Amino acid sequence: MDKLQFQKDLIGWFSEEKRDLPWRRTADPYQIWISEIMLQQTRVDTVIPYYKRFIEKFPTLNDLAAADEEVLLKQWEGLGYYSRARNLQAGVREVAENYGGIVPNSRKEISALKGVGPYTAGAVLSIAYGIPEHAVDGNVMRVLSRILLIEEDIAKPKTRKIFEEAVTEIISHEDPSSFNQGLMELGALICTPTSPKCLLCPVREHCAAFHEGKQQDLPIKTKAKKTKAMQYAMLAIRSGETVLVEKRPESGLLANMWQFPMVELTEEILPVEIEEQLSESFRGTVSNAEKITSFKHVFSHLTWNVDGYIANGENLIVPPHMKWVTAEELELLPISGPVQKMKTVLKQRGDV
DNA sequence: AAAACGTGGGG
DNA sequence: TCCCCAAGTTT
Repeated sequence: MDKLQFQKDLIGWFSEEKRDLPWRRTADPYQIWISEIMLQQTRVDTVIPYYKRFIEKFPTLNDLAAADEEVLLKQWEGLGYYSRARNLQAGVREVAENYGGIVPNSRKEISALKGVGPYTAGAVLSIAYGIPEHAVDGNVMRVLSRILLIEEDIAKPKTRKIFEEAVTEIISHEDPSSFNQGLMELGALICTPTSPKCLLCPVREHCAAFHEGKQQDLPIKTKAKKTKAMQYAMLAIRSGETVLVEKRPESGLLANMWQFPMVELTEEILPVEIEEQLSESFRGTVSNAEKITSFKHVFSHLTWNVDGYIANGENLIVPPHMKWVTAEELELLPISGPVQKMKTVLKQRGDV
């Protein structure tokens, strides 16, 4: 293909048609970094309000470095993949301590930061610093699989390398930022997963798949297997004006997020035995358990089927990862989707 | 290499 | 309802 003409057509289209997004109004490497982390596996429309609030709350790298993790997670609440937030803060703190607050501008250094993988490294380097580094995400693999007629399975980890080498070969050294963003913008607006808008495509003359009518057959991507289901009882245990909450472990699913105490429902633990089970584990009395809701929550790799209960707690000895909170204190704790569902029911009923 | 890791929108 | 997806990284 005509590399220079491709660059010109892509960048020309991008400069005319690019969306006006909040992170495109800044040149601050820190703020661009924030946007790239938030955009991982997450839609632009979802990210926009989070990004705006986040930048208001933590305008500079040092603001985020100094933030309390619980406050940070509260800002991230609802965005998902919460380890992104904690890794981001760890990375920001590394920059504050080891680089004088200046985001490093080499792939080797920036890739060593927590939460910064090959895509994010290239994105920040090219967009914030104008360095011609590849930034290969799902969009780029889809777009280039069509343009270059690459039939490798993009679901395979090793395939990404092929696309990184392709980008390295064709990237504009004059405007690497617009080139990389142009590929992604093209994937988002024109070269979409289903029914690509080839007649509106600024680079269709360069597209091998379009010439062969194969754009609908690319990219090749094997599909994931289905998720497994778990059953839980979620309990809002009340005492006076407070309710019992627990902090999840510092690793794994929903790490460090708060929730109402949960019990996995197995064959052995039937719902009727929950009061007894809890009373014993707390060495106190959990009574009057009443099921008030039932819902399903689907994660990326598993499903929770939750029965929500209210109950009374008396003389409970609670472990260190639990605490009693008022309604006001509850509002400050970062909680996940399923806990949010329970909390909404409780508020509707006037229980909290 | 494969699985873990959230959420909400759209076909 | 179900499935796929959306600017990936970590283990």
